[in-house]
Amino acid sequence: MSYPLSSGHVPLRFAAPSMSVSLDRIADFLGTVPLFRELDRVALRSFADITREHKYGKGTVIVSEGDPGDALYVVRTGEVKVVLVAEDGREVILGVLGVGDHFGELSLIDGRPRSAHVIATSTSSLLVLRRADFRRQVEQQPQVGWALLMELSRRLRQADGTIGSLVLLDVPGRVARVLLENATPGQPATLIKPMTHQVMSQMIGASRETVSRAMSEFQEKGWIAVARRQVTIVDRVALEARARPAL
Amino acid sequence: MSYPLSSGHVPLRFAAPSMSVSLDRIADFLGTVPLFRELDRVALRSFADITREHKYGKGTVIVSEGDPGDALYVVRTGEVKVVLVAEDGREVILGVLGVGDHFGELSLIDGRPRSAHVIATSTSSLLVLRRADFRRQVEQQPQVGWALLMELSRRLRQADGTIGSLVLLDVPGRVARVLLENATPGQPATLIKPMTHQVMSQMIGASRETVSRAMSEFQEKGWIAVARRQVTIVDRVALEARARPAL
DNA sequence: TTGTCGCCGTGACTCGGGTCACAGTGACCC
DNA sequence: GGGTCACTGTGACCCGAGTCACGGCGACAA
Repeated sequence: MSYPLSSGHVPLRFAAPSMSVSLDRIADFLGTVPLFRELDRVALRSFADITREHKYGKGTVIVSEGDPGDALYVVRTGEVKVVLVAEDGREVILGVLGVGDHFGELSLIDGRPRSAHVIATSTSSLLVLRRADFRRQVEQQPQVGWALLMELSRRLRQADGTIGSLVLLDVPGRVARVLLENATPGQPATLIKPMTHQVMSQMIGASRETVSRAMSEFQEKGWIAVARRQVTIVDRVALEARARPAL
Repeated sequence: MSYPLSSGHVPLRFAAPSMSVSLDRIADFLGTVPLFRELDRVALRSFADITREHKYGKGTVIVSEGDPGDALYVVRTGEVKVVLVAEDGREVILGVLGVGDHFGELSLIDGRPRSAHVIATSTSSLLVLRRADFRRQVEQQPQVGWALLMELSRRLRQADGTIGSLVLLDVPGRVARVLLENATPGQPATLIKPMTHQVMSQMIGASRETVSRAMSEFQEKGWIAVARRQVTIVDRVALEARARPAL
């Protein structure tokens, strides 16, 4: 995840050096975000110009379902979760977003209220782009519109897959599915992003206990291994079969 | 849902009259589709130019999950369903599309395989726009890109809502939800698009029998009325309460 | 009329998985 | 060290809802 520090020449600069240096670093960062990947340095700078940075402590509610929404957020550091919250406190996790991910584009596009809560799961720093500024920039940079379409497509595919798994799979099947989705293949083993059973259960609409039992079962069968809370996939094929409807 | 028949002047026309007349009618039709609503007649004609019309008999598979996809489809007449199909034959209905709805944009945007099956539920006529042609046109007409973003946003909101209801609501709650979603307010009563219990059950991930029982319960409580297979909402407030998590 | 067909309603049985209640296990901090 | 806290593992119990099995009913064709 390395990228060239803006060595060489820098675009015209008028303001105080310290400010511009930080804007350069923001522009560098934006260049690593898929949404802005296609842009050249000048365009990245103009997007950096319209950002404000905000910090949120762990557990802070960043946006609430039903709020009028007029900003796009990019995670610069930390982690946030997108959740639906029922009145009795139960939570459904629609997604966990890390560095380089973004949220808030729906309200930005259609102007309707926020469709979910977003809550910081660790101390996080977010770049905020307000609607009017963002739209003006996007009109100059149609590639960003295209990148947005790609991103929404990806999410829609994922959401449809989740719906399918909720209806067609039993809980162990859904557990297998999240494991596979959060696996990063590598040597010597393919690891899984660490997360608590509680979080997994809220991602797949199950109880913590049932997830726990499924994980035990997978260990006994030798499909996964757990060492010091780090899960690794041992038998990917078996997991994939378990995650397929109607074995 | 009426719109002016192209009275008055018509844009330049070279081809055989019969062909152009039909293209004019297609352009008229496209003008009623939200995706193309912002376009002027000339632009509508240029989109009409790149369409091919296809007919599909009831039950025909129009696209299959996993296929490489490179076309956008607009429903001109009839009705189709978007479904996930498990190996054992169980089906999840992700959506039912009628006249003016469209599908296939995901593969068009990201070039990945189709994410679901689309099957004609009645004899249907579809307009097909192939990827290369469509992209070329969209580059001329950025409003269409924006309309696509609006449409994907709408669907994503809906998909997230479905996920929430699958996890947070019991079956009667989900039944109440589909009823409300398919209600068209009007005088003297707010009607619900007719659909079989079978179809409803596949939309909400439940069995036909459980849906049947929920409908009976709602009738007994006086929340809905059924006459000759036409369902009408009597007590909308009660239904809305039932469709909210954690009553 | 009588068959056939697709859809609806209901009872009986079963079971996946939610809930409750605890016990165990690290990790971290006084 | 010991206390606190967040997480995990497991047994017991129970309920929502899936499945199976019918019977009824309206529509439509022969």
